[in-house]
Amino acid sequence: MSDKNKIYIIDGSSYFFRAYFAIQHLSNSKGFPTNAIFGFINMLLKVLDVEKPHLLVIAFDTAKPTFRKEIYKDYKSNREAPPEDLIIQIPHILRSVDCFGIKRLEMEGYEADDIIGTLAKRAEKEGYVVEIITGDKDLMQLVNDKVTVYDTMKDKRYNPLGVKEKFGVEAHQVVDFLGLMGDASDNIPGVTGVGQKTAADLLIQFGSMEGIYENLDRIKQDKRRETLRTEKEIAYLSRQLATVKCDVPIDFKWSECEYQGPNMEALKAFLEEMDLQNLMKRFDFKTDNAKFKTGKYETISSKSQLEELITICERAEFISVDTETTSLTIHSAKLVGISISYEEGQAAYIPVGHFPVGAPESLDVGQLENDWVLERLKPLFENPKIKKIGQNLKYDLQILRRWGAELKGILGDTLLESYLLDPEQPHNLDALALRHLGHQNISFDEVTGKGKNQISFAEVSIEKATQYSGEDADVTLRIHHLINPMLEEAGLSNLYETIEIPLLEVLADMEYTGIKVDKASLLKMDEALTEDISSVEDKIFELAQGAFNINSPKQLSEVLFVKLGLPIIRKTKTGVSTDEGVLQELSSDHQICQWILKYREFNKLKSTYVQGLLNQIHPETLRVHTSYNQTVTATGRLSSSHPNLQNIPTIDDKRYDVRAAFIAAPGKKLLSADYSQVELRVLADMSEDKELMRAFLHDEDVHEHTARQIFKTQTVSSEQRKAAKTINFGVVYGQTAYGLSQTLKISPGEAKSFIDSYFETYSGVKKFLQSLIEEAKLKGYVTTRLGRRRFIPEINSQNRMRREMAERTAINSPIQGSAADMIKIAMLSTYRRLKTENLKAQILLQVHDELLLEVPENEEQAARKLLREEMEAAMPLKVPLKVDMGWGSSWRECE
DNA sequence: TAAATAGGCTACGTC
DNA sequence: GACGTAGCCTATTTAT
Repeated sequence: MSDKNKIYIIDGSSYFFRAYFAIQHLSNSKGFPTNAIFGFINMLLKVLDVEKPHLLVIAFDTAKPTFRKEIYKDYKSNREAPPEDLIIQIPHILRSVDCFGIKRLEMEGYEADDIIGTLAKRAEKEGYVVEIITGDKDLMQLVNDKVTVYDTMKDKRYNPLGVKEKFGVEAHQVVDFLGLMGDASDNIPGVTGVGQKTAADLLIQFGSMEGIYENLDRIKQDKRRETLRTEKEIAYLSRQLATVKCDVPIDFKWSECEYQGPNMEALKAFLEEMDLQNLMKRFDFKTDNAKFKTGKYETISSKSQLEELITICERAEFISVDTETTSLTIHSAKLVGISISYEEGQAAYIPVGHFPVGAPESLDVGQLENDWVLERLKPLFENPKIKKIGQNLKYDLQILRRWGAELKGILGDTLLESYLLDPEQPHNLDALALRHLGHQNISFDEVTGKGKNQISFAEVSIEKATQYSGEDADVTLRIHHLINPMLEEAGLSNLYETIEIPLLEVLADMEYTGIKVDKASLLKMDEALTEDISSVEDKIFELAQGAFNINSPKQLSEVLFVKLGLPIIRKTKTGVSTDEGVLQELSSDHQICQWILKYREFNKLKSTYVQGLLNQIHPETLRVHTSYNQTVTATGRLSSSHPNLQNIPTIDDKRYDVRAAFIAAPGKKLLSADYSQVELRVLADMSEDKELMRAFLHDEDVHEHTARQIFKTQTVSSEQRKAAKTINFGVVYGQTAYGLSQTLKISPGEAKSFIDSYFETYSGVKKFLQSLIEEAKLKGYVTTRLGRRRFIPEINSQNRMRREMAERTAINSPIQGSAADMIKIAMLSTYRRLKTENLKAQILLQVHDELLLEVPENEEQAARKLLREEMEAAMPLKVPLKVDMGWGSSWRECE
């Protein structure tokens, strides 16, 4: 038990709000949201474990309006009502407080802040010390010698000095400060043009609001002085609103808030009811685990230290590795340092590339020589028996490869672990530390600064870098210990160990190799496009009788709908829609529409693809190195960025065929292979629909088959086939009748009858899709063929739009995700066979259902055979898998 | 007060 | 249905 004279007062409302927004998409097996409850209890546990309070009380707002609303009708009127899924958690949050046996206070007509203020003042008078636990800056006004504020989320404490440091004013000036600057979130107006900086300056100079108004004439800036004068009433009103009331009539004795510990039975029942597995477990270990013990991080600056570190690593069960560099672009990054953790709370940082600020030619003292470190660490990194974990090892692997060491023996990656547990949560290390350890990591910005004063990591001092990097390695190790076992429980271990982890190395290779791009032909396209765009532009300005920025939807709609008086088809959130569909509808009214569409097409091509691609050609490798993100999609697909090579346009205009610019290196050719209608085949497999299976088993044209069935005809017109194709796709996407009517340009009624007739034909599909929705409702999530999960929290939403969206998601995710599982397996087996068969062919790109390989010309036959075999055998389905292949000097020639 | 940065929005490319 | 990027626009922060 800590200080008996210290009273802890928690600002409950502030915390559940923050918990709600900090943690997303957490819901239990019944689909009931638990994110705010979980976050709130985590905060409570942190306070209980770290502070061990003797006297503890927690205050909440009530839903009723307070006296502030009476003084100022607009108070908090800009606030949206709390989200529905937060509101339903509040009663449970209050219940959790009771289970913990913590005294709870709330009072109609007052905010939690006022209760806290009243208690704090009373406690102070009676000789207690007070710690207010809140994330709300308003309560800083209560800080003095006896009263401090503690923000557990940021892990910061504020005494009078801390307040001054944060705001630039003394604690007793905080109300004047808040009054002057106002508060956007509470709709407290404040004085116009006065922000944090100005408010602080004024108060430093004049002491208080009264001081300012007694000395108005001494303010030199005319504008500021006059606003202050005219807005005097507003200033005082704002201060009144921001002032915490310290005389709430509350009947309460300190003895009531002696903390005795939780009512274990009630708490256990509560956690069970809420299905908070994580907390149940944590609670059992609370004395060991819940508290984050600050780690000890050591800088390796001598040879003997490094030798000792290596010996420790060789004996460790596994080690956590993290590299620090100067860039996120692999081929431009220089290694700055490596941190290794071999045990929770311990880490070593080996600096090799630190230099003084602004002096990249020299090196900081206290660093071992780079080549020697490499020579010593290389055997460690390359020994597959010494197991490694990390956070996003795909990156470190490439960095170390460029440095001269191959990372072998990859055992785990917390990024991938977190992704599999719940793909839609944030997975960056800082978020994981907060979520799983309740610990706020040192942020990168804190170390390097931000904006234009940001320095390179190489310029960070070795001491700071040791703390930062050591923490990252340590925290990664701790998170791995905590969440790796959860994979097993969720039945995700197999997917994790046999697919995602080994795939990381394949992706690293693909990124590292990159693809050759024909710079000269892109430059030619750029020139031609510039000319084309300019002539289209002329035409548009002529028709519009004046120049404007065609790229501005705002200016464009002004021209279209005001100047030219065209009818408004659709509105967007902020204005009038001018998208492709709208312009097409309007094209019969005015010929400018065609030109604008042409302009958009050319401009997109030029800025996003031609120039975008040119900008990404690496000056040294002369190739384009995309990043494959393994943890961003909700379904299990990969995504590609910097640049995105998964949305390169397919040919329409030969002059502007960007795919023709993707070429093979001399002596090599490109080999492409894509699955034919994977998603429909996956659907056939999962639904076991007889009709759909038959189409594939007989190797029929599935779109034609569908057309024959739903239009009840033997001969299918090209329009009918096209419509059937759209419907086939629509089904996979869970598309609505409305959506289908839009893409097919038919009435919603017709679309509805198409869909009905589709499901009549494929009744097994209908049944299957319905079962997916049921599964989501029952379990709160849906799964792919390999057990990859996606939570569907809104499947039971009261809001129809959200619920229907959730239903479409529940349909699409297992289909899209299973196809993603499949191609990942194909990538792995292809990669392995290329290695074992000693072929030089390399996988370069993956575009969801397509793989693109760069193959020495003499390996063509071997590569074709191997690739087809591995792709077709990746996942045995109840229907055959079909792969189409292409071979050529450019990506286009492969089509 | 101007310049830089951040975030939202629209539009559009792919599978 | 699943993504990423470019460009515009507005709000906010920071530098001067």
